[in-house]
Amino acid sequence: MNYSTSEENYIKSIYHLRGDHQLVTTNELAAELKTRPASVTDMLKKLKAKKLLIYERYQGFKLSPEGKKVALGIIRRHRLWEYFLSVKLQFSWDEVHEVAEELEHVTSKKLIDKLDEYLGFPQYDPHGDPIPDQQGKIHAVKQVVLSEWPLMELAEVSGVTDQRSDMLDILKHQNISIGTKLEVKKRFSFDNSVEIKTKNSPAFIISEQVAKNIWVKKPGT
Amino acid sequence: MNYSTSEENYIKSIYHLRGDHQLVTTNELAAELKTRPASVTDMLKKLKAKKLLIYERYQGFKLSPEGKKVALGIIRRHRLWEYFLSVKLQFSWDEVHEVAEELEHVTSKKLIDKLDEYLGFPQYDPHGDPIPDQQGKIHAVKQVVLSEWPLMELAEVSGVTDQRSDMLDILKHQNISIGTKLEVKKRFSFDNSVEIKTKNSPAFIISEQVAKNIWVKKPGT
DNA sequence: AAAAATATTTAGGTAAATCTAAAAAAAATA
DNA sequence: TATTTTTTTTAGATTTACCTAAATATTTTT
Ligand SMILES: [Mn+2]
Ligand SMILES: [Mn+2]
Ligand SMILES: [Mn+2]
Ligand SMILES: [Mn+2]
Repeated sequence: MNYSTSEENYIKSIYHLRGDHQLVTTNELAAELKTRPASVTDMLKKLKAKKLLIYERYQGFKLSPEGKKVALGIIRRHRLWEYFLSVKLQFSWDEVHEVAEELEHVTSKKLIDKLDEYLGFPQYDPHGDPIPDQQGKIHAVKQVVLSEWPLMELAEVSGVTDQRSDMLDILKHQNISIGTKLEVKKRFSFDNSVEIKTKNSPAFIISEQVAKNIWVKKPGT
Repeated sequence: MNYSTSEENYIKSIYHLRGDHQLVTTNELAAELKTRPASVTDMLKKLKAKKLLIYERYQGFKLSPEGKKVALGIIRRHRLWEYFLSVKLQFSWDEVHEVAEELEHVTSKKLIDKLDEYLGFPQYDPHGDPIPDQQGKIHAVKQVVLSEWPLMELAEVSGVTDQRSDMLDILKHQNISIGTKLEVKKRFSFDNSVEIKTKNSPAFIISEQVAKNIWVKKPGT
């Protein structure tokens, strides 16, 4: 019922590599964890003995249902702390992960559920990744800022970070709102502005600042 | 510059036993840490090698100046987290310590200084123990709730937890304010009410609820 | 289907933090 | 002061999480 920091890091990495569907390989996990394949094999045996892993030697491995539950618990803690650091302590987007990597291993259930409540049950961490609930269920779907969405792939607008009126002004002017489907036609490296095309209007350009404030996701998800 | 959880727990316990003044004994520290004397001796050698400890075998030991600095850093983290748990997450008085025991080992300086700022630079943890500042300096002095102050020992009122007007009403009525010196004459086990005596007034009784809301300290400190 | 290349596991070791049992030093007592 | 008791240290194991080097299994290439 209680796992070491090291065990938790292995479980989390396995989940991040393949969820609980396909098989993961020893070398792959060793690379992910910056450790050696022999060390991975050692840990695989231990996690299998604890029934967190489905594993036969030389055959690859994946999380058991129990292992997946544990993984989602760790991810819940990680992402709640990232949200806390970002929203309450004003950490920037790229500083939160490292600290959350440590905080996630403090396992008090009460701590995490109270933190969740205190934060207002946030749906997404600062990188747009969904936060699992108490039961480990993920309701939302990963979202990405428009400035990082790949070219020529249909996206659906799912949120806006900065909701001050001058930001919403721009969106209104360009007829963008939650649910709008669009494609990024071109990204200009000079100023990182992007050319956007929606269904019923000619293509237009928005600045990087604006593109960074718009969350998008795969349509329909 | 970076110490393991185990090393940190040893350092903190040494500080709690004797500050950095008198010598601590091996058995004493083993009892405090619920470990064996042999394990303590092993760790003493390691901490001495790291110059955190002044120690000659069979002679007892105490923290070096560097060791004291490290101890105060850990205590700062511990007490700030206790304050956070109590004030922000609504943990009760007696639940905070156990969780803080884990959180204290997350050592990001930025995390702790931002947390301190976010909390409004609190002076005391939920048990009345003073919180060291960024430099490890302790400005305040330990305070205790009046309901736990020993009988017949002079106390000075240093604060009030619940500051709603009906509470302040009582204090005004009994002529108690910050700085008032008083003694607890008797504690009635039936309802934990306490008989109080101040300088220029006859003794009077206050309820446990009120006594729990009044912080006191050694006069003059 | 061999041979070669690659991936994985096993064998054997190390460092940290713990333990028990035995030895040695210090303190208390007779 | 000699003996006994208590405290502390040393010696030698154990567990966890790593490692390197060698062995073995699997996959790819010829
Ligand atoms: Mn992260
Ligand atoms: Mn981690
Ligand atoms: Mn505490
Ligand atoms: Mn601790």
